[in-house]
Amino acid sequence: MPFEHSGEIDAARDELYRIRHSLAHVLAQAVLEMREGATLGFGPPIQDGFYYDFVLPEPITEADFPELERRMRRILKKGQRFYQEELPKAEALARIDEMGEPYKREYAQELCEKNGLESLSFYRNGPFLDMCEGPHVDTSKDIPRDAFKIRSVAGAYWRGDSRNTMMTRIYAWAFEDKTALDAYVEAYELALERDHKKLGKELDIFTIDNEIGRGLPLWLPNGTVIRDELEKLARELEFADGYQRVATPHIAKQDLFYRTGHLPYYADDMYPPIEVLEQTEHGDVVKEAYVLKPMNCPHHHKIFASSLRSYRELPLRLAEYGHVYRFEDSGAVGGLLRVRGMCMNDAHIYCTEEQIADEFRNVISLYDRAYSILGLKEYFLRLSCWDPEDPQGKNKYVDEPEAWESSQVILRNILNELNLDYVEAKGEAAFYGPKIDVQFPTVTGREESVSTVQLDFAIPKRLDLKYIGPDGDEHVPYCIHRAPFSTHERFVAYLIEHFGGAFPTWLAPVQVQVLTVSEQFDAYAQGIVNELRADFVRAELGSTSDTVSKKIREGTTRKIPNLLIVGEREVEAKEVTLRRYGIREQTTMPFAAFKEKLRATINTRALEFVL
RNA sequence: GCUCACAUAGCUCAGGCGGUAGAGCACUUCCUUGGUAAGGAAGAGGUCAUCGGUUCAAAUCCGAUUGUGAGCACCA
Repeated sequence: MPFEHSGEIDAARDELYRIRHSLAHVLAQAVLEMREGATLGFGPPIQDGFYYDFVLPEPITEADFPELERRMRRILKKGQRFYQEELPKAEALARIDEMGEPYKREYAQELCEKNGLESLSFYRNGPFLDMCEGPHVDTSKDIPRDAFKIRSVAGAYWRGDSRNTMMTRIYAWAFEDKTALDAYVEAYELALERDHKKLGKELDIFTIDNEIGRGLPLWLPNGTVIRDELEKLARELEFADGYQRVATPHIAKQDLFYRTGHLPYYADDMYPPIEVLEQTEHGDVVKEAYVLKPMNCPHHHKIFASSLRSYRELPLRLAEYGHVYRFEDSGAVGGLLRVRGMCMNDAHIYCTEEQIADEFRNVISLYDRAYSILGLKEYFLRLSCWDPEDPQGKNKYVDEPEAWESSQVILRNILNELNLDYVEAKGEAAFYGPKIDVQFPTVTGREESVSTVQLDFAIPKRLDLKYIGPDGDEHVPYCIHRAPFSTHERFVAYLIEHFGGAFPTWLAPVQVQVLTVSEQFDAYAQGIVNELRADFVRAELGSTSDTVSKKIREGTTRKIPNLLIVGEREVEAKEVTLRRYGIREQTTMPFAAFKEKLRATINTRALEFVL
């Protein structure tokens, strides 16, 4: 039966699927052995294995994994056959009652009522019985005993709803054989080395200080270089596309956000208001509330509204790397990926309905240019639509069904016309309109929305934005919200993981480090550094008192893209020896030639040094 | 916010079944002037997250708090 559960794979029911699914039953059997009275939730196969949810009388922790695995292996060894049985509705429900499985019962009931099923399928292997659609292996002997590994235990809400019981979810990896498992685990552990939190610390990119506050990263000099370079790139691309830059304050009166519709629904996501007393000209004292802005849109809208606009000014594209603050749940905050204070590559494009398609195409083209400069390929697009059937829909989405449908059609048509691959996701829209999100995987395989393009058909009207059309009448503009470079926080997190901390020269905090063979060449090296810095290259002199090996080790550990080694030979011929990150062969060339190639590498934002 | 785990030097970690701590790296100083991933020596650095409880005695045991991690929920 279709387990409608996040994490489920919709793969062909192949052999590996059966193995994983069957292992879930074996795991459940072992858990029931160890924790009498445990009840069952869902236990589906997932991308790299399977999980099973339980309500346990006594918690299971990591310390129990070895015993759990031992018991699972023992079960596999027994060669239990998997028997399927299809029972008519009434009998099936009676059996589930007998099993004493309240969660299975709830789901069974729902399957019968909502999906109109007349019978339910059960699988039995050994003493373990589960309501389950299958398919499974024939016998537990078909499952390799050394190709699974219990990975972690975590809490998970029954049916993914936080109003329900928190169950215990046990995750495990499972593959067709030990080689595949080992390879996967090794790759996984290798990927963890790229974790932006780990590299962010090692490479001095950012730090988080408890006295500043959770989710409020401090950007160190190295990280600030990366931000500045990204911002510079964004500025150039946006300038070329006709954007104008604006700058707005970090706070605004609370009332503004009531008008846009963000409040009261999003109060939980905002820092509470700052209340101040202000004196009016009559001497009265009036209370005024200000909030930290959770997005830049209202401020930009007010810039749009600051003068009478003609259709001739449209599309009007206002851009700002703007700081916003969101009071994210404590459990969601982590590293740079989810923060409470962030700087967003924001822009709002005000346009007529006829201009929407062109503007979207331009924005997507800008994404394309930006990502190809950075060499990003791992992302996919998601068309995020509203969910008309959401029971909370009235609170979640602007109540204009026709506008929703027509604007979704516009976005879908653009994606199709540009021949872009995308997935469609219900219930992921912004409250004011549909969006196209750019989804990236993190090192651990979790998916995050990095960038977004959104069509807003609601807020301009609420804020009474208007322009005078060719007909001389007032019209409400459409607004496109877009953030190709996301927030600095999330984007840099992603870039750290993408590059494994080894940034291309143009983006690297230190672009060139000059190392001397001995201190007697320090003056020559310093001269090189000075000359490069005069050309705005981020060059520095390596430590002067260590051995050459040590200096190279240090430069390499810091993942500096270009190390220049100078000794007697180089000084005499006015040369430098270039050692690029990750490449053992070196190139000796005249310093003037190096400088020229370096400039070209930086100016073209090349991913590799242009030799 | 929820479940579970964790919190020892700037970093990475060891140790501690109750008697106030240790390594490597980094740092400082000295020696070494070395051609491709750690030259050598010395020194400094911690009331073992915070608060409370038990105890003759707590860094170790218990509780709370705070923070961190994984997952879930959330994610304009």
